[in-house]
Amino acid sequence: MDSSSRPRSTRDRPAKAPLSAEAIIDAALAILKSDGLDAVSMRRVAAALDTGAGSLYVYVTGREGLQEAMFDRIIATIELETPDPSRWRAQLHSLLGRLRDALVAHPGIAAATMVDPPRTEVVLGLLENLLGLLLASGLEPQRAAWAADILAAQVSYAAIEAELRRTDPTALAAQVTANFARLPADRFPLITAHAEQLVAGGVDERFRFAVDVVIDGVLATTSAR
Amino acid sequence: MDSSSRPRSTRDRPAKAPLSAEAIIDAALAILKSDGLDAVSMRRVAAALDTGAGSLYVYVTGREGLQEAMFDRIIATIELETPDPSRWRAQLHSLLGRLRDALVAHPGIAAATMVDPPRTEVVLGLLENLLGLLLASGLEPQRAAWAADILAAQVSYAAIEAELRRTDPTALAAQVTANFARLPADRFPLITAHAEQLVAGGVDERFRFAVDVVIDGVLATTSAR
DNA sequence: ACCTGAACACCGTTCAAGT
DNA sequence: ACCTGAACACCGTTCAAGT
Repeated sequence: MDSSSRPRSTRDRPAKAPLSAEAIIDAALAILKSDGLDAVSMRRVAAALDTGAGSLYVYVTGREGLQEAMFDRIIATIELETPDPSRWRAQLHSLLGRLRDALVAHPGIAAATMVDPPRTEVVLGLLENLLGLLLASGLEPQRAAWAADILAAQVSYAAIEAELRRTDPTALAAQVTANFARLPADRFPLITAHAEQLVAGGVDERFRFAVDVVIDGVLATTSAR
Repeated sequence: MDSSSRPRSTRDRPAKAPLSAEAIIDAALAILKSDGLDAVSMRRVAAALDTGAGSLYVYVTGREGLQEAMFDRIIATIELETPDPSRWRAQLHSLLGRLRDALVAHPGIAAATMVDPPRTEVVLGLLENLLGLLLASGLEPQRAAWAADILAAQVSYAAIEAELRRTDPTALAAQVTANFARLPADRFPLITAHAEQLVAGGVDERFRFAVDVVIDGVLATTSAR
């Protein structure tokens, strides 16, 4: 009855659900959002749920499985639009932008899981939508399929880059430009000459350009297939 | 004198250099090549050098610094060709292919360091060469600079993908195709219809296509700049 | 049936003590 | 001056013991 005498407990919170896969993933995502993936240890997730790390293994296969579950939940928040052949390009930019933003909001998850994502229904739903948009452009299936992969690489890379620059993007860019310009011009003539171009543009502008490059490239290329 | 009585020592090897940044990086690279980045712990590197983990901190700033040093050494092995305007495209494919292969030979290093590489002279030398090849195509500097970044994303992604598929690429591809084809066609009509295209092509063919797409795209795109 | 928490085999990093 | 290795504060995962 005397809850104040209970040691180091947080039981007086609004009646939390006891333990479940959902609750574990929720707790893990909260830590991921605020402190990044490295901070999401089994022990810390368990501590947030007032239990021991070992207890999590009933609901989750381990750290890796938990990360896949987190990734799935993040992807599940991304809204999908039915492909419209009259505006597939805008839809594509919008979809990939939402994906990138969702990844950036959860620092570390792109680097850890994006290249080899779990093939859950949610993740496959995203691929289905992406493929639909690419096919709406008139691309034949093989080029559309490969383009999906190329775009995934760009999203993943852009997300990780944006995470790095999240504290103060412009200050960091200015610093890099200065460093590039200060290099010996005889050994790095192109980098010193084009220091500004190398750093130019915000994350959004560069990402938009990259997506357009891939789209235009896959429409234009005369390579093998 | 009686070396056989010395406990758990490997001193009878051909007179190894005692301890230095070089020796530490060598030992770390050997472990990286055979067992991947996760196995490259300060303790294991130290053990390979017959010392304690603490001793490494005189020559190396820490685990992160060691990884950057390893990355630098890996990049240093990549041969650079002077850009030739008559065959810049072939040179570009060749350079990026060598980079990707060097990364794949050191599992985990691409994922860990490629997006935010150390700006050492060696790494900048690679960027200088890449930029030279792109400018040799006739691209204006801004597009060349951004293209370098887009290509870096493709190399990084391709390397990580190749690492995953390194054990038995064709068996894995067949399995993924089967999984895709077995999905409910009403919910995933495009994935099931194009399961083969999604998995088609070896790592090399897909990478070659991706690089051509980026080149052709950056030459063709009518985006912002 | 479910949860706990101790135990095992690891980490990176620091630093007093030795040679 | 340089190296050692103990210590600190962590890891992921397993599993006997409790309720």
